[in-house]
Amino acid sequence: MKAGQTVVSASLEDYLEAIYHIEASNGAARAKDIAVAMSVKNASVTQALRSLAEKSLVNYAPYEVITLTKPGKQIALDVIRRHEILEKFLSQVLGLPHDEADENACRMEHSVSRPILDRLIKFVEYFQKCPMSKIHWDDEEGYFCGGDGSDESDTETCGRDICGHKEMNLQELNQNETKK
Amino acid sequence: MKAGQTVVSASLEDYLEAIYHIEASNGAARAKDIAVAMSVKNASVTQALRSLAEKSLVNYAPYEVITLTKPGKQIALDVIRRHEILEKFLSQVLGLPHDEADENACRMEHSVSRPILDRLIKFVEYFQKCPMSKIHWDDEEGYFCGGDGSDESDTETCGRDICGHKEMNLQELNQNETKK
DNA sequence: TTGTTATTTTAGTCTTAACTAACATTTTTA
DNA sequence: TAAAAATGTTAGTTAAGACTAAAATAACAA
Repeated sequence: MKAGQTVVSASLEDYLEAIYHIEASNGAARAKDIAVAMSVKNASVTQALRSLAEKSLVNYAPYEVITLTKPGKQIALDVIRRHEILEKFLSQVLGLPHDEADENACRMEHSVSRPILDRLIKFVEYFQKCPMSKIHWDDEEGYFCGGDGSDESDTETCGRDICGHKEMNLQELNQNETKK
Repeated sequence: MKAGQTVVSASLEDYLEAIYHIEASNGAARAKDIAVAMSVKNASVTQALRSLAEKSLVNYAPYEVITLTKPGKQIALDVIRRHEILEKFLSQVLGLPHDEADENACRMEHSVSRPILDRLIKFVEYFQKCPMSKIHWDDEEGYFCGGDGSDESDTETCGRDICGHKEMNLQELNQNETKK
C-alpha cells in the first residue's frame, strides 16, 4: 500500500464513483443526485458525505454543492477503471449481455486486486488483437466456439511474434467498443 | 430465486465454507477450528453459529459438535464451486501464482453471479481444450504470448469442429490441475 | 416579501458482524 | 478424581451503513 493512499469501504467507493459521474455531467453534485443515482435515501448520503469529507475525499459543507478532492477523484477513477475493465471482460470475452455485465461489474469492482486487474486488461487486449477473438459464445448451443473456419490464415498471427504488442490503454479499449 | 433458497451474507457464506472443509477433513467441526480457519475470535463463531442454526443451515447445540444440514451443505458447495472456478480462471487462464489466485478467489466468490460462473466454467473448459491454451502469461515480458510456434498444427483444432465438446464438470477440471 | 415546496440535515433506530471480558463447561493431566 | 488448561458461551461494546421522522435551510412563485 502506497503512503498517503486512503482505504475506503466498498460503500464509500460507490459514493465516490457516483459523485464522479454526476460531477462529470453536471459540473458538481447535489446530495439528491447522489441519492437517486445510488438508490439510497438523502439521509444516508449526508452521512456518507460527512465520512468522505473527514477523509478529505470530497469538498463538502452542509447545504453546499459537492465536488471530489484530488485524492477522491483518484480513487473514483480507480474504481471506474476496475468497473470498465470487468465490464469489458464480461461482455466482450465472456459474451454476456451489456446490462448483465454492467450489473456484475458493479458488484465485482470492489473485490478485484490491482494485479488481477492489470492482468485482466492485458488478457482482454490480447483477446481482442488476436484472431482467437473469433472465439465467441454461442447462445444457441450454450458453449464457446472457435472462429468460423473461413479464415484459417488468421491463426498464423497467433504465433510468438505477436508477443511484442504495445500497451493498450483504457481509452483505446473504449474506442474498440461498440457505442451503447 | 428458487423457493426455499435461503440467502446468506458473504460472512455467513464464509462460515459455511469453512465448516464444510473442516467437516470434510475431521468428520465434524468444533468452534475452535472455525475460529482458527477464519481468523476470528471464538465469540464471533458462536454468534455466527446461532445465526446459521436459526436459518437451519447447521446442526448446532451449545458445546456440541457442528455439522452442516443438507441446505447448509448445498450452499457451502455452491460457494466452494465459485471459489474453485475463480481460482482456476485466475491461475490457469490469467496465470497468477496459486496463493494470489486463492486469496482473490476468496474475495470474489461472493460477488459472482450464477450466469457468470457458468460462463466462466465454459470459458476455462474451452481454454484448456483448445490449443489456444498455449497462450500464457510471460512473466519476464509482462504480457500474454500465443504459443511457442513449435506446433502450428495444433491451431487447426481451433476450428469450428471442436465446438461439439461435451460438458466438463468440476471434478474433471480438478483432475487436469497440477497437484499443489 | 412572504408562503410553499424541495432539498438537506439531524437525531435516533436497526442490523450485521466483529470485538473484549467474564463466566461456564469440557477435557486433560497430575 | 480434582485441579489446571482448553474450549465455548454470554453480555455488553463498537463501527459501518442503511433507515424513518422531524427540523432546518434553500429555492421558487404569487
